[in-house]
Amino acid sequence: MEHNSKYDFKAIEAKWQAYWEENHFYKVTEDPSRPKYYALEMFPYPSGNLHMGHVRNYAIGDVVARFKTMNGYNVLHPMGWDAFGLPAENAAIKHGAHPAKWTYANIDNMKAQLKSLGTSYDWDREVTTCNPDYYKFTQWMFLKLYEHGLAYKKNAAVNWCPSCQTVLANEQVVDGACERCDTTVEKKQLEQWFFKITDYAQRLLDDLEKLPGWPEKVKIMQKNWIGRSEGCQFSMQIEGMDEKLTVFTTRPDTVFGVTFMVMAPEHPLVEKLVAGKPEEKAVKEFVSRMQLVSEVARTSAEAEKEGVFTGAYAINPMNGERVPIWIANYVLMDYGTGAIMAVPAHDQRDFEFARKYNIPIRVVIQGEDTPLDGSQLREAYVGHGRMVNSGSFDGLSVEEGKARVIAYMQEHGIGEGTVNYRLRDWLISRQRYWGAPIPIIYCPQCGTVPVPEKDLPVMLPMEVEFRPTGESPLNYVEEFYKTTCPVCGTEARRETDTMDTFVCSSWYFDRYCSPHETEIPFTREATDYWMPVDQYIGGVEHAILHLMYARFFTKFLYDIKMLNVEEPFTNLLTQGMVLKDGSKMSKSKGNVVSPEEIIDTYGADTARLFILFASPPEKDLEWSDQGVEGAHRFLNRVWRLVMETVDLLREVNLPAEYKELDAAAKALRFKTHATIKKVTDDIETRFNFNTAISAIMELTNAINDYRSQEEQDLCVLKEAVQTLLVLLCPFAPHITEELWSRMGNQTSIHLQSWPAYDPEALVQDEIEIVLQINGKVRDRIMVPAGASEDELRAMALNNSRIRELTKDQNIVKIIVVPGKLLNVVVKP
RNA sequence: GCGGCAGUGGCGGAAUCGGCAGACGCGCUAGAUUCAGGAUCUAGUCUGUGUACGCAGGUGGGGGUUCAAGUCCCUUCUGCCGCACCA
Repeated sequence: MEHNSKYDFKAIEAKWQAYWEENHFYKVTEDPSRPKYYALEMFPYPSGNLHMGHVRNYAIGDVVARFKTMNGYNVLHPMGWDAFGLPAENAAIKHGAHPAKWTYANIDNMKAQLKSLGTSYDWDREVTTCNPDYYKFTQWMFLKLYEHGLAYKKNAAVNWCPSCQTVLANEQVVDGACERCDTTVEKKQLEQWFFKITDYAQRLLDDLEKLPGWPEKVKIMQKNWIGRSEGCQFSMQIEGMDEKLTVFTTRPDTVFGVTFMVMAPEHPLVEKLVAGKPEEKAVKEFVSRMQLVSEVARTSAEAEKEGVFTGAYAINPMNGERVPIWIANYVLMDYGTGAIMAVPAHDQRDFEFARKYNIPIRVVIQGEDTPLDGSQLREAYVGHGRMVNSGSFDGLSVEEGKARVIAYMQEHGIGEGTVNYRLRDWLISRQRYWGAPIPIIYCPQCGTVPVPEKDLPVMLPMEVEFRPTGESPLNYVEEFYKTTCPVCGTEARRETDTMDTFVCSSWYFDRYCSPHETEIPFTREATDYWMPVDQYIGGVEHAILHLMYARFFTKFLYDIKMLNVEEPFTNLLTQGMVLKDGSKMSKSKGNVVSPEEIIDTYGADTARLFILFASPPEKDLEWSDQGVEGAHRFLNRVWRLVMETVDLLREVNLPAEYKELDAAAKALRFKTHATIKKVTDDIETRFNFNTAISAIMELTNAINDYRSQEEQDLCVLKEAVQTLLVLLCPFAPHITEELWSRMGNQTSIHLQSWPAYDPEALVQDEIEIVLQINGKVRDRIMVPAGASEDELRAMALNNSRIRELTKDQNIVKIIVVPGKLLNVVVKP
């Protein structure tokens, strides 16, 4: 018995972490002779401390990385920091510490925590987005987008968070509130920078097809967010004016059913339309009232539809009819053209509005059954049918009608078929300090001038005052904004807005490939070798924002020949949340369990093992203190098992072949190799770490059972114990390393090859066959493994229980499932 | 409203291709060890019934297909997530 037989996880974990670090164990370089594998977990925002969600994310990633390494892959497994962002600045306002100081202190702390988890990162490739050597290239990305017409500035109604004092992207507005602080978002008219992600809408949609390794759920969310709809856009002459009203519709087949038009209150034509009319006052009142109502309240589906008549009329180009133009709350300015043709008979919203304001309802699509009557309708008819009251188009089906009306409009110059997307351009300006400055200079002579590449980075100044003014603090730093025009040398002013932090995280996975480049963001050589990411792991909350932006950047970089991949992430695993008492861990709920405490009390191996064992990775996980203790108990059992056998097995050499084993030894070998097969399959094809671990537990139990045998085959026992450690080492890297070395092994267990199962060991002499009558289990028999169907049949019919239970019955047929069961079908 | 996911013991979960429901772990019960507690070990643990071999029922509810259904089909209920007046 070893002298020190207690499982001292603290000493063991510290020892091996130091060993791995000193020996640069996880450093990786490009090696064309081996297949590469890029395992990536979403990098964290350095908020100060790791939480359980991080632990789960990084434990999953670490198992994948270690498993792939043992399987012979050259594995890139990097880590970094999404380090720009509002919390640092808010902390600065609150506590007076500079955002940089706050951020870097947090990084130090969290890095130590990540190391204490036993993660296998190549820290030489660490990336920190707030470092000038990184954001230099975030700015470079901006310049490239600008150069290709994909970064532009426009005055737009934008989402403004009054609490964060900055604008937000559409994707950052949740239920009309700021996703960060929950404050109701306001609309503000501002000059802002945008990235033209809409140019990529169709490709972002189409290429989802090329991602079989992504969860269906995420793809559907992206698809909905892109929101493609086909239809047509056409113009209507406004009566008595030299103006046209353009509308978008997906139902051109119902154009003969138009009985009114509706414009959004913000529509630029509204003022002109009503000028001098008796309705002017009422319209203006309505418009200003709508401005006061929050966007959510106004556009929620439950909101009562309301509007006013403008006094103006448009001419329906299809039939020359005069149609009144209304303004209503239910039409949105930022979708389509901000105006619609209203067909109350065949659109529920138009229907409700028409009922309320007594506008006629005209049926132009007739369903199969009873004829529809506009005045009798209870709701809009949106089903299939044939066109009626539509002149020469009568009789066409909805589908034919759409095509024919569009064709007609195109022939007569009225309009054309178009595709509309819900996706808007990505607003990237932020009126805050702690972000990458937008590399643009405004010159009174030359106008908007991009900063020349050689002048990058545009450095964030360190001396800044933080006050919540609603303007970028950079506005008050003269030495920052005062500059000269790079074209003509005139005194000029820098852009003082910074970039959305999602810009930084849209390309960091490329940077990991060659993180030390100073003149270019990354080399083609490195990205050609490493990209795409083979397995990306992170929370589902990034399903739209980050994952869509990263796809957009990758496609752009592909187009400008910086990358040779069009999609950044081949496989995506969206992990579930970590819950406690049924809800997400949060400070406000007071149900937070600190990873540091768990690691301190039980060790990192226990923490990792529990979190991977409690639930499959994509599902939510309920935290259980007792479950943690269970995981710890298991590791103690493994510890004792190895320590109690280590002396016995030290001098045992494993044979090349196993012959003449007794039944118990054969059974243990079977279990050993069946476990290899099961664990390999669970990790490789399903990421079901929970069942992989339970299989390892079963093997542990089987080894302990075997040890109670009087006669033990030490070779078989040693093989089983070694296999147990090797299979367990990706999950619990420290204890397995320690026990492996105590068994007398000179090299790290993490340098072992992943074991292959021996098919010979899985061959059984006898197997159990279940005997059923009418699908109910009646008996089990042991039969020779090679028994034929006829032999099985004979044995079954000869079985005493089967004979007994079928003696007064007619046997209708017998179903044999080889290797599993036999079912005797009987009738009385 | 639309879209997606899920519903299995006291709990977390397993059952991968239609073939033994409840693996593994937690909890609980009894016993061993112990002054005691803790730790550890052994046995048991879906429900009903029976001394027992067993028998019957059982995967949210109802119906169906099949020799055989947690798994497939129809229908319905509940919970969670996403989107939501997108013309």
